[in-house]
Amino acid sequence: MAQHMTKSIIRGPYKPGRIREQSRDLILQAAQAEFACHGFRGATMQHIAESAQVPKANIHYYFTSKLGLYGAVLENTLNLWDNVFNELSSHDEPAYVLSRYIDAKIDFSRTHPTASRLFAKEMISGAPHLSAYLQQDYRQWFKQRMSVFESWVAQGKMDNIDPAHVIFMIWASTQYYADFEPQIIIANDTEQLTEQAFLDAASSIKHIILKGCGIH
Amino acid sequence: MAQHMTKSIIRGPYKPGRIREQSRDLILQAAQAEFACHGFRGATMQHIAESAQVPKANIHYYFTSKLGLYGAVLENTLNLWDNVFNELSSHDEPAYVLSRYIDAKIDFSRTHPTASRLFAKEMISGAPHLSAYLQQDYRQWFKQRMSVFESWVAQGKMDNIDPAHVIFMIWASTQYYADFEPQIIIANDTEQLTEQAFLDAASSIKHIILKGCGIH
DNA sequence: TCAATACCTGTCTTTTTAGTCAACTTTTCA
DNA sequence: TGAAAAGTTGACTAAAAAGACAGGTATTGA
Repeated sequence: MAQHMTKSIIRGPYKPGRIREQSRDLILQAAQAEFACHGFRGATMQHIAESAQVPKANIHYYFTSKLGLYGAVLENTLNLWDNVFNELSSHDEPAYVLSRYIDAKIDFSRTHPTASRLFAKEMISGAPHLSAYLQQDYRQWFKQRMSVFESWVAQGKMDNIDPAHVIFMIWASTQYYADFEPQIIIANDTEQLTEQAFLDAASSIKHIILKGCGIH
Repeated sequence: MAQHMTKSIIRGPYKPGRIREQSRDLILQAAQAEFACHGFRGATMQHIAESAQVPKANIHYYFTSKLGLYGAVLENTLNLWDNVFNELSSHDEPAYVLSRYIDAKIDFSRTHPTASRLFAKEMISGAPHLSAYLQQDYRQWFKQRMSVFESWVAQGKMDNIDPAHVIFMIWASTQYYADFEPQIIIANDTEQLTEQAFLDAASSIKHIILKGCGIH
């Protein structure tokens, strides 16, 4: 009784499934880090369990298998991705749209480096668990952006460059600061990347992309 | 000690160490592909053996352990890297130097995709086996290039941009075509990337980087 | 309070893995 | 040629891995 009251004060009344959500989230977090660092095959359930500070059997209570857990981690991360980038959809000025997009991408690299690394690892492995996503949402998103770029070219708002390469350059450049962190840290002669370092990176990338594409 | 291959440049009679070299190379090749695809932990000696079509015990005859094999693969790949990029050292015209460098990098992505992926995987994992290289050769190379860029800025040959970000952009953009191949293939609506696709990519990257940096 | 349900976990089994080893074949060179 | 060295490999071991499961505890609403 007393225990129940105490918990109510802190967390509000217990709802079935609330513990479920918390535990799942805790495990998903640890799993994301492990998968991002070691890939699907290299990750071990034991390490994930230790990292999340739960018994290994507890993971199997919430997730059917290692593959199931990996799928949940990917799905979780894809949703995160969508939530961050869906807003930047329509605007007429390429300078504004691309600037905001580059800023958002760099900020994502800073605040969600493991998410970025997880996808990078999956891609480098040939994306065996992302074919559905790549064939659906990604393909659609990509085609839409392509047509936006093409309209900018038609309106003389930017140079006549294959939009695909521009998009790849933006992705590559921004994700690099999350995926290749060790390389950047050593080049910068520092212990870790500061927020200012990310802002400087965004600034340089924006300068080169905008000017390089002839966008004013 | 390793001085016995002087006579047998052409097929000739058996010389001690020739079989060794061939077998080692065969295994290293298979190991590079496996490590690039699955990372150090995710790779298995059994898969490497099957891929190289030798018994697993044969690998352990030539390499002390999985870690030893991985080290040999990394070393092998680093040498390849150096051989390809050492030539592009000194020239006064940034347009020429950067153009040739971007071309070489893209060509490396096309001809040695697994080498690129191997390093990407290692970096994303935090580069635990590359600290020596990063602290030595890489650091030195990087500082030299930085000073070249700085002299270009001082001479008014390019915009005043932090050279580090320019180098990162070039690396990121060029390596992307090896590391993120699945994404690019789906965006391009093709089965595989042609040489022309790589040439187009190089062309776009050169346009954006040179113009974006104010290099004429 | 009291079932019913949700949640937790120590222990076990089976499979996979890196690495060993001794017996074997091939190549070399004196 | 023939003995020594180099190369090869099937069969083994020990450790680590994923996953199953039964017997627990905690939380719930009625």
